[in-house]
Amino acid sequence: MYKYSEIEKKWQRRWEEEKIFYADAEIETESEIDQDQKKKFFLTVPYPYASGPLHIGHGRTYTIADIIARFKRLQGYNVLFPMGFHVTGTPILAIADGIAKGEEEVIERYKDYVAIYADADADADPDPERVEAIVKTFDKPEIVADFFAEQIAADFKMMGYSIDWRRKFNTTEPFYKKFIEWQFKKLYEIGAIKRGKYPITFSIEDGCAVGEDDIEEGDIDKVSVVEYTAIKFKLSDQDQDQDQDTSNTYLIAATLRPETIFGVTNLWVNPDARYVNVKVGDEFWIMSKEALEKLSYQREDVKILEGEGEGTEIDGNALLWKQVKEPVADREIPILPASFVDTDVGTGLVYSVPAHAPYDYIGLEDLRKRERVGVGVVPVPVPEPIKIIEIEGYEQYEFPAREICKKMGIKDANDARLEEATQILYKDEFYRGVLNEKCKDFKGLKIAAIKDEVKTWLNMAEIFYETSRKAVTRTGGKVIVAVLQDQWFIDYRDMRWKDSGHKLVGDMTFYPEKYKAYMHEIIDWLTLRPCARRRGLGTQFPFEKGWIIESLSDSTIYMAMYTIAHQLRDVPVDALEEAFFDYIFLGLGPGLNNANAENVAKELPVQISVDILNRLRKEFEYWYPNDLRHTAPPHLSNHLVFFLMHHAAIFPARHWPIAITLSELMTREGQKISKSKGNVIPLAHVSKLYGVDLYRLYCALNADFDTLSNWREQDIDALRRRFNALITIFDESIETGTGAGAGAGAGVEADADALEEYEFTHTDRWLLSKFYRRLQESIEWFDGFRIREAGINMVFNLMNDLKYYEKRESVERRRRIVRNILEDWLIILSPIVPHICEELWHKLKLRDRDKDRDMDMDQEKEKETFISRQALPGIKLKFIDEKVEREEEYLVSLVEDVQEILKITRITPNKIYIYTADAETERWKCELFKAVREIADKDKIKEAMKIQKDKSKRTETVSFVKQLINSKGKSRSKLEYFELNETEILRREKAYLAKEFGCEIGINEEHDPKGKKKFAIPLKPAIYVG
RNA sequence: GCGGGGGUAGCCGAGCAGGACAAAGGCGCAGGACUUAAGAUCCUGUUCCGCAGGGAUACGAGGGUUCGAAUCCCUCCCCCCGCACCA
Repeated sequence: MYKYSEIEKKWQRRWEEEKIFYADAEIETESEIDQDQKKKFFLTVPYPYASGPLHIGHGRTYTIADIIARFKRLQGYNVLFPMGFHVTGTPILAIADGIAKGEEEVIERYKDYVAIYADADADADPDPERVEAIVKTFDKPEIVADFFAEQIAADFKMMGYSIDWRRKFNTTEPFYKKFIEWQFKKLYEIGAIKRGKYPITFSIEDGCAVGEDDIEEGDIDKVSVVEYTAIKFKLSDQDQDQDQDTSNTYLIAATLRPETIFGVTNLWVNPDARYVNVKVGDEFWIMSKEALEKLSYQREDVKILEGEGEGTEIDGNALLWKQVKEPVADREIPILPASFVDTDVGTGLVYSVPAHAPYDYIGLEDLRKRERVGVGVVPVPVPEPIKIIEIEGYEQYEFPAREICKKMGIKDANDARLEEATQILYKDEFYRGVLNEKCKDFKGLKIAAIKDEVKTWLNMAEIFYETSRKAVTRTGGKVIVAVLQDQWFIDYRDMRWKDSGHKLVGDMTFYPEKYKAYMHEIIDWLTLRPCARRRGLGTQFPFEKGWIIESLSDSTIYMAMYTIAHQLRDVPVDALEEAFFDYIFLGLGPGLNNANAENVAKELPVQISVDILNRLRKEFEYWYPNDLRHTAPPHLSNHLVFFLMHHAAIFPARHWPIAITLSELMTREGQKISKSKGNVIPLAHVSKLYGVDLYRLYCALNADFDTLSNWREQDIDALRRRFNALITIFDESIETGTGAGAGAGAGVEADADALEEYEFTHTDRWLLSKFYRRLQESIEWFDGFRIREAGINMVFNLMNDLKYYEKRESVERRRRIVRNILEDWLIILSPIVPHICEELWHKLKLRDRDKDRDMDMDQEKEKETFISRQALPGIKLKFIDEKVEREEEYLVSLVEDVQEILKITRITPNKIYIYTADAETERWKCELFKAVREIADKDKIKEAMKIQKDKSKRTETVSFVKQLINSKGKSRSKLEYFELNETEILRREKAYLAKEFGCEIGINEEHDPKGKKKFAIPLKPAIYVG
């Protein structure tokens, strides 16, 4: 067998030496009439983030892209498949920081990562000292990024990807930053860049925004921002502090259900907690200490009152029994104690709606109990619930909250099911409840419909942000919601922008198609997107110092950079001003009507040649637009929509992207592939563990694009066996008994020369027909990105055809017939398994050369022909022969029928008699069959009787037609009739049938002891086993 | 909650512009060949019934449309994914 890793390395080296995948714009020939100019195909995949090694799951995306790139090359396109590296953002910075600070966890993780590469080439264990030395250098983010970018590039080469590496760049290189600045200026010009307030999850300890990755368990249980409505309850006059001029002191209660304000009966305060009085604007607000801390990150006008005289801290007890005014009708309501009030949720003050909130209802019941039993004194009357929502299914008790508590048997505030009851009731009320006459203008309306309106209507209300759950950072710092006062956004709300986004999407191809509709929805849903951060690697935000452009916003139109990146390195960075990119990418000059390179060159601060400008402009014009972007569905609602929208905003329609394909992620043995699961197989190990071609084949065949691919070891093994069998088939047709190589081909005497046309038997023609039909189908599928179907067709199905062929003919003849199709077969498989195909291709060419040693001298050159440079095989249409295939199917179905009879009757046959419908006595059936096949089932019998002139055959005719009708598509004959000379076929195949069943075969003989003959129908002969 | 995608044999998974579907391919399992043996490989079988190529049940549950439904429509149950500032 082949040593795959040697083959891989050999051809990767040769491809590189021969610059096979360098894609150059064909612009020199522009002025000439060049018939040979190829169509271009510009394919991109999102560049990997260079913070660590890639694994087999990532590899699926890139592998599929490479298969497409190689296929397009076979189709004759000038294919550009470039790659860069993503470096901007916070993760790499965090890694470097962690390593600089000596965080064990990070260091260990990176030692493991580095070891993967230190290990990749050698079998020996990686040298731990070397690994450690490398990780030590990782305290600088650039080093981390450079290291992994380099390693990933090496991985990609190892995977045989046909990338033009000259164009590689990373997102922190100076020329890239210049490009990003330009992009933002373009967005600014159209008014897409805005600034304003924005709530965000935030760590007090770290003093910065935190995302999913920074929060403890953030990936499992997401933390989101929740908007509470903070309602102000004015302390009633007699309770106002007389010592200070604070006639405007309010207790602030935050709620998620502002519409329930109409049913408020009291406030709840936790008597054991500490509250504070704080000046907000011109008012004094009372809330919990925790709430104050949060609020101070949300508003700028919060002033903490200092000095004891002002009594900033208030004991919860001190608030008890006082009266406040609710904001709707100025009713006075009491402040009551409740232990369930958590001061770290909301404002630590809760307004009570006992008719509709189970907690509140139970809270009041508790107080009532205390009053009755005389435990503690309740100095104010316990209020009665006020019902404000009518809701079906809650008529048994007066108040819905009471009803659900009764039904669930909840009796006191310690019952854990209170939370559940709250959820159920809330859901029911939200969707089905109707507000009643107590709700003024909102009477008769559903809550779901007016919730937001209530907030506005309650102009007394403020907004208070809270996290959706209590959360801490991975280092234990408290996570709250902060409101950034001056956040920069990209504002996608402009309807004209969205319209062009929709138009762009409408004209694009999506595969799988379902994502197109989804993309339209995403565009509708887009609003504001923060586009700058305070920290991280990246490009300085051009409109304000101290901000870095957020890393998804800097990766939206960068495909344009690939078209010129390799040449841009010769241009001084200082020249890359706005005018420069305006000209290259948009063809714009510094003023109106002077869009030519001379004028642009004059504008630039550094002298660069007009030729270069012209050349770059042409390069870009040649390659753009991006013909295909291939990635995974998780990118749809972020990167891809920005990619599309930014193209819509910046480029003219002729440069908008053409197509997007998406392939799902990969799991391993049904599990998500992740570091924490410990089931990661690095891409760097694929060659060693499986072989690159096998991996690629698996990526191609295992799942459709829209299906999660599951990396299962047992499936890999199965595929490996098939793959090896396939290679053996190839080999046996190349090896000629010299013993070279290995496999079953060794030592075989027969020369596997292609069959000449004059030698073709029916079976040969059948196989060729099958092959070229499959080839035709597969090319079509391939072209529609249905790689899996194409692959299965050209591997599994063809192998089955050959197996059958071998049974009908012989192993020796199979070797020869494969030689007839071998080149075409290798070519169509080469996008998927390029290394082995390249190897066999050269072997084949070498053999041919040896055989025709004295042919012309170009044979030496011929040897250098790469399969990677071939064109798609022409379909030899003349070999596609429906009649030949139908004959074979006819035979197969006959054999199956006989086998079934033998199986059931368990007869060992002496002789098998076959009676066809085209035999003399039954021929009328064929005529009748043809006559009635177009007629509706229910009219068939009537029609048949009209045709049947021979009265003696009436019964037989009826049963024959019934048979046709009942066969329900099982026998092909019902759907279509294909005229075959059955007798002739059977005479020809008599020997084969005799061999197959080990007995004599009689065809349309007189002998018919059981009267079977009359059961023959066209294409389904009658059978008698004697 | 909103939006999207699913539920097919012991398992993974095709099929889903209605008709060659008892259901591709693979895994597993059973039997056989080869082998001293194991492994690998290769054949055969893998819903039930049937001594003549046939029949009966099946594609989450229930209903409907149709000559005919895994495929179309409705209801219900269950599962998965996204909901952003994060690469």
